[in-house]
This record gives sequence, C-alpha cells and structure tokens, in this order.
Amino acid sequence: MRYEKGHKDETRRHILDVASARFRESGIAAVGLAGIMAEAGLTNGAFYTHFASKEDLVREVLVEALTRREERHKANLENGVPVETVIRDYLSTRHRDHAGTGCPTAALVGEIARHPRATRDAFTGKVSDLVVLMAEQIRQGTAEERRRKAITIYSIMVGALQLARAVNDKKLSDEILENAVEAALAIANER
Amino acid sequence: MRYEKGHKDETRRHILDVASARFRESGIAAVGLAGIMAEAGLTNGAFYTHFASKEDLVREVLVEALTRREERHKANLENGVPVETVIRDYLSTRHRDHAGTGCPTAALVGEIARHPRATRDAFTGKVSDLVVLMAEQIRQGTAEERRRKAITIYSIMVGALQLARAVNDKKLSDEILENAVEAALAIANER
DNA sequence: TGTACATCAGTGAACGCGCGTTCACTGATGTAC
DNA sequence: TGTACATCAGTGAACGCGCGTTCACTGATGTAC
Repeated sequence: MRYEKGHKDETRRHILDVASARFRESGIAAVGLAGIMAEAGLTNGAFYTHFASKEDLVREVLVEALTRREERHKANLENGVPVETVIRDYLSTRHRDHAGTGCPTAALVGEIARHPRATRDAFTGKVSDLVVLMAEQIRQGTAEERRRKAITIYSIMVGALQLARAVNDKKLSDEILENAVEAALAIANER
Repeated sequence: MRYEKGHKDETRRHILDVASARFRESGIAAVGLAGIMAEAGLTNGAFYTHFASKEDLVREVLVEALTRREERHKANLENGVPVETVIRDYLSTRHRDHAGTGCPTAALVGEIARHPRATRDAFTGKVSDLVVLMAEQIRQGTAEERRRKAITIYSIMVGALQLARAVNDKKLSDEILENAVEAALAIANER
C-alpha cells in the first residue's frame, strides 16, 4: 500500500498523542512500545519508521505536550485570562483525576530527572519558556518579582498536584489542593 | 550455617537500607531485586525469606524512610530547632544532589500515585503524620492556620526539589530552590 | 497503453535481556534421647 | 558424651514474561520507457 501525502505525519502525530496520554497516566517506564503501537492501531515494527528509540519518543512527547501548554498560556495572555484562573484550573480535582490529559511536568517530573541529558535539556528549555509566559501573566510587581512569583507558583502547583494524586484520602487530597490555591493566589496578588 | 540471634533482623534491615537508597536514587521501577540483593551481599532467592514481594518491600521502605524523617522532626521539636532550618535544609543544593539519602516523598511521589492501594495507604498515613509534626513546629497562627501552612510548605518543598532535580541548568535549578526558600519562610512567619 | 521496476509505510516473527518469582538444595547449629 | 534428626537463612539455577529493538518481507502506488 502506498499512502496519501501527509499520511505518515498523521500516523506519527497519532503515535505521539497515544504515547503522551499513556506516559502521563502510567509513567514512562511502565508503558511499553507494543502497547502504544497497538492502541495506535499499528504493529511493533512500524514504531521505528517514526522514531529512533523509546527515548526519542519520550523527548518528542515532552516537547509536544509542553508546547501545547505554552500555546494555552499564550492564548490566555491574548484573551486576558487572569493567572487566578490558571491556578484554579491547575489545582482542580478535575486536573488531579485526569493525569492523562494534564500537565506533563506534574505527571513526569520525577522520572525526567533520571532520563538522559538530551531529554532533560528539552524539558528544561520548555520549563524556562513556561516560566517566562507565566511571569507575563502576573500583574503585581516588577519584572524580576513576577519571574520569582511564577517560579514559586509553578513549584507549589507541581508539588501540590502530585501530593494530591499520591495521597489515598479524599479529604487530605482536597485539603492539599485548596491550600495550594490559596497560597498561589496570595503570591500572585501580593505587592 | 545457623546464625546468631538477631541476624535475620539485621539482614532484613540491611536489605531495607539498600533498597531505600536505590529507590530514591533511581526510582522504584528502575531498580531490580537482583541488584538490591547483590549490593546487600546476598543472592536472589534470599529476598523471599524477608519480604513477600517487591511491592511489600516498597511499602516497608516507604514506612521506614518516612518514619525516620518523622523522628527527625520530633527531635527538632524537642531541641527547639526552628522550621526555618528545616526549610533551608530541605531546599538546599545538598539535598537536591543527594536523592538517595533525601526525602522519599520528593523522590518517589510520582511513582507512589500509581502503586496499589496498600502502598498508597501506608504513604498517606505517614504524610498525615508529617503534616501534624510540621504544623507543631510552626510558631505563627492558630492550630488550623499552622496546619494549612504546613501543608502548603510541604507542597512547595516537594515541588521545588523535584523541579530543581529535573531541570538541567544549574542557574535555573538554584533559582527554583532560592525562590522556594523565600516563599516557604514567608508563609511560615506570616501572621 | 502496457510493462517492469522503485518506493516506502507497515507487518509480524524473532532477537537477547533482565525482570519478579519459585524451589530443590545446603550446611552450620540447636535439640532430643 | 555421642548420635540422629530438626531448623532455617541463604544458595543459585530455572521459570515464564514482557521489554526495546531488528529485519526480511508485503503490497499498493508512482515512475520510466
């Protein structure tokens, strides 16, 4: 079979999308290539038509998923969506309960720390960009203060979401999210 | 060979110590039982004399490691060590660069969220205890306010330490830690 | 217009490997008589 | 005191399994002449 133009790009994108969701749901190490390919409607061997290795896929998934989040931040900026909304969405029970479509950082940061340099480099670049975008969204303070606030708010959000996901007690989990919202909002708005 | 009294407990403790360090350094999934046993100076098969399964070991490692941290918090309380010191130690470059001897939560929280109920139950119980202990260490505010502060500070510390470890850029990594220290101290001391 | 060959995304079996787990066995010491 | 047996932490080979990766092959379409 020969395929129509753009078919390969579509397939590649489909594999990326499937892998992206599975990685965020179950972790990188726990997800096998055979499973990803099967869910994408393909067989094992076709994987290497699109990616050089699993590590290559991981790097591309991270860049892809974090780029999408960047685009959302940019759209938020243009539409005047306040940082308060971003904070509340990030620290919502909905986000906690749907890791597969959520923030790749919160889902994978622990694993990323143990991945090869190239993967961490890609991640680092995207996190740097996100911090800059978040800083722009904050209204109070000098540029330097807004950058600091963005970094702190990012740390709170990532830490709280992960704790809320790991903890096996709905009350404590909700409490973690609520306190984080309050703290992040206070930091965003303080002078 | 028959062994002196207490030998088995010592061996078990030794396996726990080795596993605890390896898990925190490399992650649970990436560490095999054969490697742990070899480092403990034993062979594969002896593992099941001490633990029912890898998951059983994981649970025991978490309880053990978090209990030791609890004990440190209790000693801090008795010796009047201020929460500021705890925050600075937690968010130090030393802690960032030595995951194997550091906080199990920061090292493993992402993986724990995907482990079975029994493991998460054990983790949840220990986190609850730690929050109570941290709240006691905070001086400003009512009991309820101190609990909230403890939860928020814990979220910041866990998130910032993980981000600082994952990011592949010393400057950004240090920046993340420094901002988190500042934010955590501000929360601890605000009225 | 018809035929021969090139292209290439995808197939599916096979590779070596390390995983968690099992189990028959070892051998130094303790206990019973 | 000497002998036979019980105990049990640890040995080390083997189990089935799923992993990431490789590779000879397929077959529909495009291109050359």
